[in-house]
Amino acid sequence: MKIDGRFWLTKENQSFLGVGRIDLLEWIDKTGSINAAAKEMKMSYKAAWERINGINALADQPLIERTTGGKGGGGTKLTPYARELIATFHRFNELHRQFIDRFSEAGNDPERLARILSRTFLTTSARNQLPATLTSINENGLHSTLTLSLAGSDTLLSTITAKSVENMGLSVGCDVYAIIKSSDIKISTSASSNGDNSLSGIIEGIERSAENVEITFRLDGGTLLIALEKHDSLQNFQVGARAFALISPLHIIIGL
Amino acid sequence: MKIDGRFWLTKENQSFLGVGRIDLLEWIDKTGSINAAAKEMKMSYKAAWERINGINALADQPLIERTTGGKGGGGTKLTPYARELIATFHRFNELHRQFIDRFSEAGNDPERLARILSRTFLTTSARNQLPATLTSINENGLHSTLTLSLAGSDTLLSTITAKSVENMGLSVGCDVYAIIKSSDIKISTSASSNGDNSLSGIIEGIERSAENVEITFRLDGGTLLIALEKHDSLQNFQVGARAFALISPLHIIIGL
DNA sequence: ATACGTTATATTTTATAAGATATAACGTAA
DNA sequence: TTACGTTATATCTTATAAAATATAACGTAT
Repeated sequence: MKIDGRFWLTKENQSFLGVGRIDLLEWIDKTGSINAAAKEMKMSYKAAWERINGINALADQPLIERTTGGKGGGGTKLTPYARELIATFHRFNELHRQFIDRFSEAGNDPERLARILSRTFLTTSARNQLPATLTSINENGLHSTLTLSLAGSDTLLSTITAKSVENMGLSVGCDVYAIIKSSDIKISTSASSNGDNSLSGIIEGIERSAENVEITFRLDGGTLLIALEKHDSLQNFQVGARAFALISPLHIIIGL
Repeated sequence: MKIDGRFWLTKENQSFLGVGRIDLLEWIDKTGSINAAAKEMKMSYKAAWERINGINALADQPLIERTTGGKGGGGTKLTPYARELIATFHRFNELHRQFIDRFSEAGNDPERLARILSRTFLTTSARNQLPATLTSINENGLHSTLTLSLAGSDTLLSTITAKSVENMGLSVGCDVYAIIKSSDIKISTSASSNGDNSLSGIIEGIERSAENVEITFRLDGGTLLIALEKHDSLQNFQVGARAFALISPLHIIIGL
């Protein structure tokens, strides 16, 4: 006994984009014509045309551009908006599939079911959640040190327990998030000498309160960091100045 | 534009239990007959019978008991297995609905969508992810200090940025997770004096490697912590000894 | 001007699903 | 024995969806 599921987009209570129509749009993109796409999907031209027309009637922005006549008789092209829609649909689909799969695994166990939902949408208080790619793993006793590649050429070291690496099934090439509390990032004019990550960039903004200072910091690679420091630790920074963001590898959590 | 979705149980690649059939089973349970249930659902007896028969043919255990003749002509009853199946279906359905709804929140806003996607199925490398209830919020400039109530009577202070409190929509009474890296937990024989959280408990396990020690620590309230320390910082602990877990409020991330 | 291969549309045919109707078997109670 | 209201099943009708077919409009290349 397995679980299967589907989802679709609706507009004014009418379904207008499901997996079938997305398939059709993709074939149109590949072949350049409704006719050819219909043949690929082994449906009649009329059926394909009716689906496409239905989508177009409901969409608030045009999804396709149709031309008749001309060399080759004309054709149909997707708009950028349609391609965007297809991409997000696929991402939804992937997540939905994972969600359904987890149901199947959990079976009837109420505790596992509760855990599924609680971990399905985890929002953290960490202000920095940076997309990164895992480029190397060095195991060292109970610890493992990961090398992360951020946007641009910025790299980051993170030290987490070897068991976490195992639990999460991390391997080189994984897309992960580097999760860092803003209070664990120090801004300094000089690079680190004790093995902490030192990322060079430019101070983009400073916000002061009675005791603390919040600094918006743009890495050379383009990634944006938010650091929160105690007032007295501030070395008279100003907006636009070059500096380093210092982060201990021990304070970088990996999200998958 | 909204998102809608459904799921169903399959067996041998045939759908055999969806929301419609579950409805039908429930009506049979209420009325005691297929005939009456069909009338309630405004379908023909034949249609109802075919659905019921299809379910019964695929199920590995009988879902219904049918009797013909007798006072009132007979009737149909659900087996306990069927009632169990209905209950789990409803639990799944509730979770599935929540999943779909979360995405619907994003609507057409690509940025919100990206945020939701990035926090869907986020698993972290943090070994400690403790369920807690938020009992107070004290704002202090750019920072806010949260009081968290763990299982038993253990409490925990966490300092995060006020903007995070706002972003996450945190309020007193929220169920949250306290996310703590194992390397941010120190085990000590004496309580803290500098404002760190001091949680008393018992050492349940010690695992040593060349440089580090992993300590499994059970709080008096029952919560289990995992701490990873450098070898030399160990104060000759042994399993079963009472001790304190020291955690800086700055190193506790809140998960929602 | 003609050919081409599309889009666009209408009409007819076919296939499938749904509904309506009829009826047998059943076993208890009156 | 008869009446009852159900399950169980077959047959026919209707409604709906899908497929097949036919044809017009279109605009460029030859």
